[in-house]
Amino acid sequence: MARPIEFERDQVLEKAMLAFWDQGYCATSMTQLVKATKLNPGSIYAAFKSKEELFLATLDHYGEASAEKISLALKASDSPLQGIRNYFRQLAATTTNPKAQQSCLLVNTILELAHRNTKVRQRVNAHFEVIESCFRSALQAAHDSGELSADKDPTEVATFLISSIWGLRVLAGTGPAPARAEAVVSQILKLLD
Amino acid sequence: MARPIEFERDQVLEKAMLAFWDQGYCATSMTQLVKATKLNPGSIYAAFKSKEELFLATLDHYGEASAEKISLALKASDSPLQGIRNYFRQLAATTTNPKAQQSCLLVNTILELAHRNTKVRQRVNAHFEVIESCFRSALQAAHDSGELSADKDPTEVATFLISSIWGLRVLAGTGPAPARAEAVVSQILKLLD
DNA sequence: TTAATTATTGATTGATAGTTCAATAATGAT
DNA sequence: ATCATTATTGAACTATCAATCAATAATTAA
Repeated sequence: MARPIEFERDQVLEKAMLAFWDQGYCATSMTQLVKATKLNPGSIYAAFKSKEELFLATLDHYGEASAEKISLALKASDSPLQGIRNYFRQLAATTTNPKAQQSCLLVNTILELAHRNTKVRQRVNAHFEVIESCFRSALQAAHDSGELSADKDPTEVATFLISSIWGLRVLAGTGPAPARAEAVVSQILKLLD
Repeated sequence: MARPIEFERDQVLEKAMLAFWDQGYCATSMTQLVKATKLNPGSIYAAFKSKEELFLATLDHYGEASAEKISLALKASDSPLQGIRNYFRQLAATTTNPKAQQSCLLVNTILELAHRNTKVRQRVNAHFEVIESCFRSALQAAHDSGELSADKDPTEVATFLISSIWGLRVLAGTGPAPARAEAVVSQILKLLD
């Protein structure tokens, strides 16, 4: 009974997300978003209401994909702890690869906007909580099976691990030599023994 | 032989720094900088050439003050390792204090601009290197005296520590409960034993 | 006192920001 | 085939951006 929407929401969100990821919220103009998404201003505003709402939608798009990747990566190994070790070793490689898209949109966003924008902070925190819970579950399983020593608290270690990931994301921003990321990860992993 | 400058450079840099720290480079307008510094646009441009050059100057202002604070804090304790422990315990408190200015201008800047701006990245990295070297020196001293066990590499641990600080800065941005910062710091400090 | 030099002032500039809107196009229901 | 409804188009709007500049003020040298 009305004209149907022509674009695919997920494809548009992916394009907008890449622009925000590359440049940050503030530095990404509507003109650039129009180019990136190949929508006209009017269509963007009809679909997403404002630049901020579009940004929030891209945060969800990114956060959901992120959590899924991590969840899969953690389950891909023989044991929970091995899954975590492999994830961090892979992260060390990504951190020092100049070709890889750097840092993490959620981390960038926390530091750019969370201080002034409650809605953004809550949204990002929700995604962080999902990711942290992936690690917490893996650590709890390792704890139950005896793979993780009984004197380590899965909740505390999970918080430490996500904070360590954030540190590595900042390290990525500095453009580090591979040895630096490897040094950091090898220290982090010592705490799992 | 010419009219003297009326403002004090350090005071202006401090005001501009607070504005950039609070809002980020991109979100801080010249209008806001004019208000904050109480200079007129013409005076700012005469003294600093551009918004970007002013920003670079504030990075130096911040970085030098930061390094000095850390250097003093590390030397304020009975032993190098105790200095580091005290620094991190204090950082955990700051991290969860909503009144304290959050995160760190250098970390914010790496994630906002380093990817696109080589000059900014190099400047921030130079300040990070000074800070990291403070920790490296303390760790080396602890290593030499036997306070830090011989099998730990001061250089690697120093890199881990600054990366951990960055992680805590991001944690600060999430507005965490005190227990979360304490959990992270207690894990970090285990690696010094 | 005058001349030379540099700092300050604040209105103004052209460019670009985010957003809106009237005109047009495409669909399903009747 | 017509109508009601919604999507698309892209020019246009206001506000604000970073930056400039001619006029004025304050200093020292001569």
